[in-house]
Amino acid sequence: MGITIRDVAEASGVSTATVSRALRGLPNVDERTRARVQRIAAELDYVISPSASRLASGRTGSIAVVTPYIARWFFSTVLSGVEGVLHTADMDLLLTCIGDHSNSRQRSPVAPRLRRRVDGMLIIVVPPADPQLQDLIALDMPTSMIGLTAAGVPSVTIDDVAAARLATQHLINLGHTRIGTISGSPSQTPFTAEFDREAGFAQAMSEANVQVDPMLEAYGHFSIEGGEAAMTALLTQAQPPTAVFALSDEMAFGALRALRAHDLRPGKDVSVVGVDGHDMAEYLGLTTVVQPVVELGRIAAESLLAQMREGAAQPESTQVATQLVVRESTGPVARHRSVPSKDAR
Amino acid sequence: MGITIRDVAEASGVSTATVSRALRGLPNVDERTRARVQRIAAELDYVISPSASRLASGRTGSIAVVTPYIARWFFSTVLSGVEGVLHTADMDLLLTCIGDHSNSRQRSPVAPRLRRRVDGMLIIVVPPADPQLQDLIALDMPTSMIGLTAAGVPSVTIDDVAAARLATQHLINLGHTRIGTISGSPSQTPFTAEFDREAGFAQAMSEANVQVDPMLEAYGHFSIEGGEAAMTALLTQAQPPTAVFALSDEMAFGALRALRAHDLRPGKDVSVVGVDGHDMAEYLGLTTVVQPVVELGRIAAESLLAQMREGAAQPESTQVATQLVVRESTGPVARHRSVPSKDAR
DNA sequence: TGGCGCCGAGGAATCGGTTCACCCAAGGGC
DNA sequence: GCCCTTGGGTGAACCGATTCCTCGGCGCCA
Repeated sequence: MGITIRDVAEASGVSTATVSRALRGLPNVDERTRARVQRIAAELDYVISPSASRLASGRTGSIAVVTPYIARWFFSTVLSGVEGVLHTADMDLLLTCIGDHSNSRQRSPVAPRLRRRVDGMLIIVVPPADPQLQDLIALDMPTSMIGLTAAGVPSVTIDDVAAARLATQHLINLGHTRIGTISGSPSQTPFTAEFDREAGFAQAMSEANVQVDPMLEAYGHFSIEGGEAAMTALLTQAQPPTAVFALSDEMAFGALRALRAHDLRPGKDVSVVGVDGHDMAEYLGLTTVVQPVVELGRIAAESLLAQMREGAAQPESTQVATQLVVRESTGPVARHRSVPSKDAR
Repeated sequence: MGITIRDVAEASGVSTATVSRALRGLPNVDERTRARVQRIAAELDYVISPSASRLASGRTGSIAVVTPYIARWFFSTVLSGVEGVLHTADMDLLLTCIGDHSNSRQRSPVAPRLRRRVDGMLIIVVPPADPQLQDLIALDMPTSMIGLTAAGVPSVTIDDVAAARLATQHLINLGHTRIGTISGSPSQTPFTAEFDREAGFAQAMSEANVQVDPMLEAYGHFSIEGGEAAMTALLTQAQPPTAVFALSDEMAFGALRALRAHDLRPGKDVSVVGVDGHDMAEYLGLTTVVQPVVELGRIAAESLLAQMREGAAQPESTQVATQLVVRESTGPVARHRSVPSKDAR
């Protein structure tokens, strides 16, 4: 039913080989011939059959994006950066969700689904301990990772250590000495980002000769509710912190909410700083270390395409810069210890 | 280099036709033969070539998702519902962003990119006036739409009129009579949802014999900043509203922020209700009409698959129920007119 | 003037499944 | 005992490009 390359060839009086070359801009075609073929193809409303083209050429013209979450802010924002690049490169974007630990058992594993189906893949912050990650890498196709690293695989990340130092130093500069942290989870399959951000915090503290109080470590599981619970726990300490470094903005949001619930003013009674540059951070007045998330996706996609073009290019990894954005949630350490001033409101 | 169906056929001593049928679960294969073929295919680590299969069968096994935005909450949430269904159905999900009005010119139009490439398509709230929408529908393939309707195309939506009535009646029940609205944009390519929500508001108002004051209509362009500006405009009226119906949660967020900036307490001095059930609504204490967004995507995907299975099935459209969730942002009309009480804080 | 290289182009062999038409043997109905 | 059906299975013709090899002709250089 569809118009094939043969129809175009007959209509323009050349062979299919020439049509193929003409339409794809390959050399060895007379420009007049090319123009004629293009015109006739357009007139016939000819659309190439991707399946046939893929079968014959061995290239699929598609890239898989593998991610544990789709709806979460960070992931969908990265994805939008990726999509932009792949769209202009005329590549198909195959979206596959690897599933987090809660639902991954019902889901069929993604690696087998990708074989022979895509030319390359982009992996967004899958936890390094996820067994599926090894299977993906074992596919041994052009790959680029975002927000995680693995030996021999090019990646684009932020310098999480530096980001955490930036946030911590900001608090220290404001005069805080009792600084708490809200990190992800005690030990359960941490992302590399989590590990690095904790390290950055520790570095900044020790460099400034500020004591790290193990009582001021809480865990928020990278969610708003978790952050809220963690902050609440910190506030019930005998010696509560005057400032808190949350390893993600979402946990920082929860912390802000806990403060409000205790009638404490962010940036006055207790300072809170996050990392991410979440959309809502500005809205909530959260001081945070902003990472260029769309850019992350864009760069990774570009790098993947370059890798595929140049064949076995050197696996180059990129680190992009972050930036501290100061808002109302941080301020100088309060004169009097953070005792809830019930009359303040 | 790869194992082909021929290798499997030889190794198991049957024809490729039998291998094909055996592996795909088709009838006319002895169960013992089938088991043997399956075992040998697994041993050889045989993976079917999608391109060849597609070329031969004419089916692509993939579905395109067309959306104007990827990173926005509503869209990514719908997408996650869609992905779940397609993943279990073993369908490839091709993500294509149609681009909003700002960047669509640089982007190549999506309809031609989809021809011969997918078996069906899911369209997420593209504005009905978008010229690309017509091209997509003209592709004339199995389609299911989410959050928008078109003649002859099955869709899944919420009853936007009912949702708006729910929100409005809630405000009226609380005793409010000066009720403002924050809608999208005066006239620029409105979504059907926008139109319907406005209609629902008008209906509820007239049924309750509450006067609609044209001075209390503001426009927030479906963004937080827009909502904030709109609310600010409403507050500067000679007779500001005591309650506001925002057509989306994001605009309601902006409204809440504007209230705080004016030292007004949401739910006390001015009530705000939204529509959507955004993730952050609970966090911000926003009363809203919740729509089951993940479910929307799930249902649309299921319906598309059913449509493709049963061939030319009746184009059935679904409407899913919404639910009012009351939180702190709405309350009974204040005794005294909403004069900012500067000493309140 | 002969030979060499290059350009434009065609022929045909793939690529790896799917599926249609056909075939054979065994079982069942009469 | 014969014919018909049915289940299991084969052979080969597709599906619609890509690409390698070949080939004629022309211009250029020696």
